[in-house]
Amino acid sequence: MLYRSVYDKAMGNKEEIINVATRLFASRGYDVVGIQEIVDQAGISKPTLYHYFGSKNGLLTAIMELNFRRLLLGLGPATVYSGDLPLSLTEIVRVYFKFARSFPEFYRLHLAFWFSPPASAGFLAAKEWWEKQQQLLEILFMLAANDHGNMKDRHRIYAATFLGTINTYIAIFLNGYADLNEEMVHSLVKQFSHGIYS
Amino acid sequence: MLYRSVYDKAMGNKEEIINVATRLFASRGYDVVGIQEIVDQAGISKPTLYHYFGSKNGLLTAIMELNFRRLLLGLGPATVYSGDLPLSLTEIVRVYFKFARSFPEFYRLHLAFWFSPPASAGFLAAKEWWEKQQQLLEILFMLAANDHGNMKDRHRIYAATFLGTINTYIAIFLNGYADLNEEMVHSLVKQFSHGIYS
DNA sequence: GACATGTTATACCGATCGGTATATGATAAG
DNA sequence: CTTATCATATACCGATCGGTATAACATGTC
Repeated sequence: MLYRSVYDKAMGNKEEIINVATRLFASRGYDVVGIQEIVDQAGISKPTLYHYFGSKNGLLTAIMELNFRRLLLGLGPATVYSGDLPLSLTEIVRVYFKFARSFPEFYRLHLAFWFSPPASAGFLAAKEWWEKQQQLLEILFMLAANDHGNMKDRHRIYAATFLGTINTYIAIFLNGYADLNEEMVHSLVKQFSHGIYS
Repeated sequence: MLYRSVYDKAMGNKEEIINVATRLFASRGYDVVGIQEIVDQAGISKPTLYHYFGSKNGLLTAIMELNFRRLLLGLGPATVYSGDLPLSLTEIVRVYFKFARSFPEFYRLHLAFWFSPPASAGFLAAKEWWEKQQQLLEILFMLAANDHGNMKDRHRIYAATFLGTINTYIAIFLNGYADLNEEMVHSLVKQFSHGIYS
C-alpha cells in the first residue's frame, strides 16, 4: 500500500490527540481546556493539531463523529421494529448501556453537552447526532403505534422520554450510584413501558 | 432604617448583575462568558461587580445560593412524610415543575452543571445544593421504607432516580417537546412508583 | 538526485481573559 | 463641615487564549 508508514504515523498522532482531548474535555470542560495543554499531553505541538483538525471546534467535531458512529452502528439494528416493542426497547437499552460502559469518558462529555447552553460549541457539535438517535427511536415508536392504539401521535415525546430515561440511568451509573447490569435493563424497560401502555 | 437608600441602590445593582449573568451563563455557558460582557449589559463597570462578588466564581456561588434557596423553601415542606408516599411524590414533582416554569433560565443553567465535568467550576458550585435535595429525598424514602418492605436499603438510588426522572421531564419541557401540566405530574409519579413497588 | 507531498517545530500574532491599583462620587454620622 | 464608609469608574496588569507564518524534516515518486 502506498504511503502506508506515513499514514500509520499520522493516524497514531491523530488518535492520540483525540484520546487526550476527550479525557481532558470530559474531566474539566471543553471551554477551559486549552489547545496547549492537549498538545503537551499528546507529545506534539500546536501546528500538528491544527494540521489534522483545522480548529479547536474541528477537533470537537471529530470526537463526536468517531464516537457517535460507534453508537449508531449498534443502535441501527436494535431499532428495527419486529412487532415486539418491549423486545426492541430492551435491546436498545442494552446497546446504550454497553456503549456507556465502554466509553464512559465520552459518555460523560456528551451528557454534559446534552444540557449545555443551546448556543454553546458543545451543544452544536452534538446536536445533529442526537437528532439521528431521536429519529431512529421515533420511527420505531411510529411503527409500533399501529399495534398499540393509545400511542398515536405521541412518538416524539416517547422517543424523548425514553432517551432521557436511559441517560438518567447512565448518569447514575457514572456517578457511582448503581451498576448497569441486566437487572437494570429490565427495570428501565418495564418502568418506561408502564408509562406508555397505561 | 439606617443606610436604607444606599442599600436600595446597591441591591438594585446586585440583582441586576445576577439577572444578567444568569441569562448569559444559561444561554452561552459560564466559561465562555466574560466579566466584561456581564458588566456592559448590566450597565456598570468591573470594579462594581468585584465589589459585590469578589470573583467570577463568587458571582456563580451567589446565583446558586439565591435560586436554590427558593427551591428548597418549597421542597422542605413537600418532603415531609405523612404516611402517603405517592402523595408526597406528587407534591414534590409539583414543586419542581413550578420552580422550573418560574425560573427556566436558571433551571437550564443548573441542569448543565448537573452533568458538567466533576472538576468544573459549575459542578462544584452546585454540588452542595444537589446534596441537600438528595438528602431530603433520601429521608423521605427511608421513612417510607418502614411501610413498604421491598424498599429497604434502596433509598439512595430511589432518590437519585426520582430526581433524575424529574430532571428528564423538565429538560424535555425546556426543549419544547412537552408542557409541564398536572397530567405530566401524575404520569411521572405513576411511572416512577411502578418502578418502586414491583 | 530532483521533486512533490505530507508532517512537524519554533516563534510569534492580536485579542481577550480574570482581576486590580488608584482615585473620585455619593451618602450618612458626628 | 469634617470624617468614615460604601460605591463606582478609568486605566491598567500579566497570563493565556485560539490560531498562524515560516521553515525544516521525513517520506515516497520519478
